[in-house]
Order: sequence, then structure tokens, then C-alpha cells
Amino acid sequence: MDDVSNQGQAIELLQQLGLKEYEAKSFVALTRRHHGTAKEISETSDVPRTRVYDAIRVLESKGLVVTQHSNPQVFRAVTIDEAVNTLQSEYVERTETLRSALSGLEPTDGDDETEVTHEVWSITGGNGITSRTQQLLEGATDEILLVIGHESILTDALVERLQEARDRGVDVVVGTADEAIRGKIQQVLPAVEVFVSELEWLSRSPLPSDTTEISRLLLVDREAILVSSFTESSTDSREHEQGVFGRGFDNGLVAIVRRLMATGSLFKDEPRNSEP
Amino acid sequence: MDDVSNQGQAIELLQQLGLKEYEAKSFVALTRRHHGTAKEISETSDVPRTRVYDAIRVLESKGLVVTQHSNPQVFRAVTIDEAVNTLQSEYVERTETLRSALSGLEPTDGDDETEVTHEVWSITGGNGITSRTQQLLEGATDEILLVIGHESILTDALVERLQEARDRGVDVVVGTADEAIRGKIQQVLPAVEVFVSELEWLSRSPLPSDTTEISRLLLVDREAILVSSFTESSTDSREHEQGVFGRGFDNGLVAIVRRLMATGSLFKDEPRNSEP
DNA sequence: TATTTTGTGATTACTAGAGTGACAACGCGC
DNA sequence: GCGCGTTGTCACTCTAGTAATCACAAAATA
Repeated sequence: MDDVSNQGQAIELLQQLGLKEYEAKSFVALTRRHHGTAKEISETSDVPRTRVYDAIRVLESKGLVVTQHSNPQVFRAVTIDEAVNTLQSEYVERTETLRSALSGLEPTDGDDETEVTHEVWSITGGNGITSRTQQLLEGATDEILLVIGHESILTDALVERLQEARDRGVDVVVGTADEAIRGKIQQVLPAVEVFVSELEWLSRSPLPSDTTEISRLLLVDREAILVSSFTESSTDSREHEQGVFGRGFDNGLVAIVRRLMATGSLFKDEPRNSEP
Repeated sequence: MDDVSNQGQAIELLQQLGLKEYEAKSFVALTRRHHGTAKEISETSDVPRTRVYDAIRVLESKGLVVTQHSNPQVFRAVTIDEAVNTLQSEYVERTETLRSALSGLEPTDGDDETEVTHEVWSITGGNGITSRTQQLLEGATDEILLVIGHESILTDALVERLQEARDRGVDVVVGTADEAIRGKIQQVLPAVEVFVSELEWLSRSPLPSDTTEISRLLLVDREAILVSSFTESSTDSREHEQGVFGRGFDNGLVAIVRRLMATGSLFKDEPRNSEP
């Protein structure tokens, strides 16, 4: 990655972390030249000179810049590690405060939290789906059936959760769409049986116009299901993960997948034909 | 803390973490009632009903909310821990990416980074000052002289840094403004000598109109100095920490404090009169 | 002293987001 | 089937926070 894109990325990240455009640009400029006057910063950052002062003042109050009150004033950026740690601890603090604030909220009345077991919920975005996957894996007590349709979801965290589940006595069965992925998984999870599914539609849709790709298929304790797929977003070309999950033994979606598994067609080597 | 202020705090924190007002309010409402329709969310959050949909969609893409595509649609918030962990990991990831992006920046030319040793830099804001203090403590090789003027700066992290310095053979001398603070410090740092300074102006200014309060005074290896004070901000009533620091044996500010110490007036019990 | 540089403030222009309303599709009670 | 409230989507206005420019006094430099 060349320095130009680094610069753009750094500016964008700083803005996502709460800085304004001028503040981000000024800080990056100062980090590059270590110290400089308002004029110099303006030249290497495209920030109007007269606005550099405001931006620097904000950066100073955040502990990212120090000032030498000479004439002209000279500004200096703190070290990269110091800056990043400052920002990071700021956000860790905020999230922890948030946790306790949310926990202290009083529930509204008329909120009958009856455990409904026939609902199907949809999730969008890889983050949420990954998080929900891990939560389901952590809650498994008897059996985990996971089909990995795309290697991009095979993260360290996922492997760890599977390992943990196995260690506490949960049956772990992993399936894949093709032999290439199977090999990779078997490598990081030697203690787990990894199968290649013979279901054709897992690896590619029978409809030519369908460009979606199965991402994962998870059945936990035969009573909770999560399915997700990558869909080619029409607006921007970024791939977007989308999924559904349901809970409850009598949940329609759960029933379908359970049935699918019971027919013995999900895996070439039927992992459990001793079912009553 | 009552639930009303919790609610307000949660909304504000969520906004600081990048959510828009409607998104934050909708999420807090959903967290309180666990699940609900757009109408219900609107009622408990003061977000216009028609805009709840937009807000939820964003929350969904961030993995904070799941949707049941029934009619009417029902929305559900993920658990508090799941939400907080999602947000936290998002920011940790951003800061780490930022670290590498900043490290990869190419320095501008004409940037003669000659170690100037006679500059005095100013810092504002408790965060930056604390961070700089710790950095100086970590870099100490021979001697640390720290005067604590206000107990609010006596954090666990500070104590830890002092302990570490002592463990690696650095002389650590701590002074305080009055006996009350001295006791507290001696308690958490039993292995360090803690003195009460006899300098009157440390604890209160000789000028009646001066409401500032000395916060800390740090001399590291007799060549780097950091002084900070609390100043009553005139605009808002929040107390604001402000400081200066300088580096270099021949730095004016450093020289003054070194001299001050050498006169033997900084501490009642002169810690080191064997100086050549 | 003339001229450039530096810092502050005011002013304008622009845009993202807050706030409102129109409306078609749908479900529900009758 | 028919009215009527509900639901979801759009399009729109209004506003506040930022970006962007300019005017100018104080200070430095030549």
C-alpha cells in the first residue's frame, strides 16, 4: 500500500473516529512533518491556513497535538502510538459507560417477553451475522451442525468457538461446499469431522441469473438455525452478507433444515443414521 | 443513577460512537422494550414513526438489531453485551488500521528533525497531560521527581508506572502539597519516599484572585519537565487542566525547576544534598 | 518605513440530518 | 364487498453544523 492511499485512509479513519475533516487533515500533515507552523500545515494538508488554528486547538484538547507559543506558533504531533492509544482508550471508556447505562435502563411495561419459538428474524451485514453465529455456538449444549459455503467466514474466532464447544462435549459436525474448502478446514480443525455436502445448490444456484452465494448454514441443538448468503448489491458493487435465523424446535425454518439433514442428503457420509 | 439519566446518557454515548440521533433513540427504545413495531418504537423514543424504518435499517447493518419481516415488521435489539462488544471491536479495528496507516505515511522533505532541547510546549486537557506524564515516566532512566498537587491525578496507571520505574532502578521521589494527600500516596506506594513540600504556593496561590490549582510537577532525569494546573474555565464551569513541558538540560524551564530543587526548599527533608 | 507574515473574527455557502406530510398498499372490522 | 385505520415508502422543507473565503489588525521582517 503506497503512502498516498495511506494518507487518504488515515484521514477517513480519523473522521470516523470523530474528528472533522480539517482536524483529520491537519493531524495527518503534522504527523508527516512532525512539527510545523500553521502555514506549513496548510500547505501540506490543503486546509485553509486560517482554519488550521481552530483545527489544532481541537486536536490539542484531545491530546493529539502540543503547541509552542512562540511567534509564529509551532505545532507538534504526539507519537503515533500515543495518539492511537489516546483515541482507543477514549472509545473503550465510552463503550464501558454505555454498557452500564444500557444495563440501568428501566424496561417499559406491557413488554411481555414470552419466549416465542416460531419467529424468523433477518440480519444484514457480516458483523452482525458473525456475532450471532458465535453467540449460537457458545450456547450449544448437544450438537453443532455447520456448513461453510465460503472460506471468508472461516475466521480464527470461529475456529476457537468450535473448539471450545467440542471440548465441553458438544457434537461438532462441519460441512463444506467443495473439497478445496474442506481441506482448509480439516487442517485447522483436525479433531472435527469435516464433510463435503452433496447438495449441488450449496455451491452454485440452479438459476443462472442468481448470483448469490451461500455463506453459512448453522443448526444448533436441532432447535436454532442460521442461514446467510452473499448478495451482490445492485447500488454499490460491494458484496453484502444477508441472513435469517430462527429458534424453536417447531419453528418452520428449523424444521425444514432438520428434515433436510434427516434425509441423509446433506452429507455424502451421513454423520448420524442411528437417530430413532 | 436513575433510569432517566441513564437513557439520556446512553443516547448521547451512542451518538458519540457514530450513531445519528434517531438511530440512538430507536436503539435505546428497542433495548428497553426488547422488541416492537415501528409505531411502538416511535412512541417510546420520540422518533417520527416514518423515520424509524431508516434508523432501524442502519442499526441492522451494524448488527445491533434484527428484523422479523412480518406485517407489521417487528424489530428486536441484540443483547446489551452483544451490542457493546460489536461497537467496541469495530473501534478497536479502526484504531489498529489507523495505526498502520499513520506508520506508513511518507515524511515530507525539508523536515529537519533536529532534537531541539530548548523549546517549551503547552498541552491542554487532562487526557493529553496524563498520557504525556506516563510517557515521560516510562522513559526515565535515573531519577523521577513528582509533586502531586491534587489527588485526582493519582490514578492506578500512574502508581503502576512509578512502581515499574522503581523496579528498574530509577530513583523515585514523590512530593505532595499537604499531609492529607501524602498519606494516601504513601499508602499505595509504600516503597517510595513521599514528602510534603514546604513551598506554600504549591497548595494555594499568594494572589487571592488566582483560582488555579497546581495539578502536578514532574522532573525526569533532570532534563525533562512537565507542569500542569487546573484552571477554572470562564465559559463553562468545567475544570480544565492545562500544562507545559520542556525537554533538554539547558532548557530554561527545566533549569528553573532544577535550581528550585537544588536550593533544598522543595522538600522539608532534602532528599539529595550529596550533589557535587 | 514598506511589505510580508501571522493570528483572529466575521461572513457566506453548502450539506447532512432533523422534522413533516402525501400517499399507495395492506389488513381488519363490519 | 366496503369503509377505515395501519403500515411502509418517498419526497420534501427546515435547520444546524461545517466547509470555505474574506477582511483586518498586530507582529515580524527587510
